[in-house]
Amino acid sequence: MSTSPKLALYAEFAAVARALGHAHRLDMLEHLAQGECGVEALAERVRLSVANTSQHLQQLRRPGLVAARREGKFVLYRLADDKVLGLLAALRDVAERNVAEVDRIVGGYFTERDSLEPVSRDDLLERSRRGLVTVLDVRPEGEFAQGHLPGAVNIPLGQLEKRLSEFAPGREVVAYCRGAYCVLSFEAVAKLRARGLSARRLEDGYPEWKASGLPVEVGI
Amino acid sequence: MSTSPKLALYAEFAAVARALGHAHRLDMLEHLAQGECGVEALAERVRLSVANTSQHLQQLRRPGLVAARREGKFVLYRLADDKVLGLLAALRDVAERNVAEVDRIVGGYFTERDSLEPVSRDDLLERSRRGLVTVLDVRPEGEFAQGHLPGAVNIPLGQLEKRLSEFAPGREVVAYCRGAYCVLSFEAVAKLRARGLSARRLEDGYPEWKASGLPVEVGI
DNA sequence: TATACAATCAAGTATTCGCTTGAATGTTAT
DNA sequence: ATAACATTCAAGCGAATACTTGATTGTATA
Repeated sequence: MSTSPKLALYAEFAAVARALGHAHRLDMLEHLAQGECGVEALAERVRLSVANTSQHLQQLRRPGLVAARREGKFVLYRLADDKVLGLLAALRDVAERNVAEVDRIVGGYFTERDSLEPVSRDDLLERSRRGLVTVLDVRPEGEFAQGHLPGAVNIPLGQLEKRLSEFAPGREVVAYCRGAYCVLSFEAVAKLRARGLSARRLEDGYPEWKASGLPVEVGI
Repeated sequence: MSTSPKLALYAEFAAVARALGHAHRLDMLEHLAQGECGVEALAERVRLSVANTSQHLQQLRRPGLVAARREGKFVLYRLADDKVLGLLAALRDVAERNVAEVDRIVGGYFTERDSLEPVSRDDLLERSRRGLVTVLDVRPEGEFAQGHLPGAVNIPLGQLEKRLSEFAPGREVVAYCRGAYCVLSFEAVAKLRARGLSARRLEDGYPEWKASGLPVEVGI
């Protein structure tokens, strides 16, 4: 081996890191964390061309971040491992604390952070079991069907306005979506609050809930 | 904002990941995890030119992985945060499990993994407190002085051969160095075993020991 | 003030990356 | 078989990266 063994190993580690080094690929991982998904469907969700999506997927696949299986004429991709979620969480953790730019962006766009203080997973589980809150899943129907929080109601963000009557006036709503930086639940909470409802976000999304070993429901 | 807010955030996260996307930078982080260090000293340790090292350091600094302070005419760099160690651990975790190439390299070079089964931190702490093992730090003197395990003996790898007489024959030795993939402790254990001594490695290195809140000693 | 030294900057080159376009594989349905 | 469709491959172009070399900035000492 021409180069030192440690550097050869580190080159492999670096290849994993480089695969995470692009906003579109992080976006794709967020979507894949909801459940497996074909190339074309994923391309539509992340708004990239199919060929481009396919190439990004292969960059994620080579270092083992995602895995694929063939189902008929579709190739379904998924996260390779729950450890990948851990890696993404660690990345977010460092980036959140250290990157001044992130604060600026978060402060500017995801407004009213104080009044939107998120609900923790344990907190939600507790209050949901006692029937005190409505758990609202604002992801698209397909992602909901692949897995969701127990007892959650699925109202994709686009339908929320029309279906506001389904919410009991006094009852608190906790909304969640794909993850901590998925905009869906932010917007859902904003809409609900604008109508006078008491609404908050879950601290992060479905993938983290599932990865932490809490119960989930599939289907419906 | 022309691009979506989520993608803008993810672009920041990706910048952190990209900074980890080079073997030399991972190597530099491993060295900085031992304690703060000037540019020229670091350049010598990682065997890069000073200018190149400086440029890599700035790529680590921009996304907040390392921080710097001026001390006289030296600029001392350090890890920005203990969270950075967590991120590196998560990266290693994913790469170890998923990258076939790593297994091949590890299997080929870091031989006899079974017989070199590493010692856990808690295990070592327990047995070290009861005086049952010799704790051996094989890092260079300077790194040892910046912090080491309590009661550890510092014998840099290069001096190990000459100082074998210092080890009591029947007593087990636990060697550690910079981290899980630092070659120093592997080679130390191999040398000790070749002389008939009972020796094993600590599961990872000094930075992880310190980060997990266990006691450390400084100086000497 | 002048000199030495640590660190950074700037320019140049070879390589790699991100994306598009159009062709090639491979699988299912007719 | 042939057609339709999902996915991947291949070529090409502009942008970014890694490294070297030589000049520049900034701090401490003579």
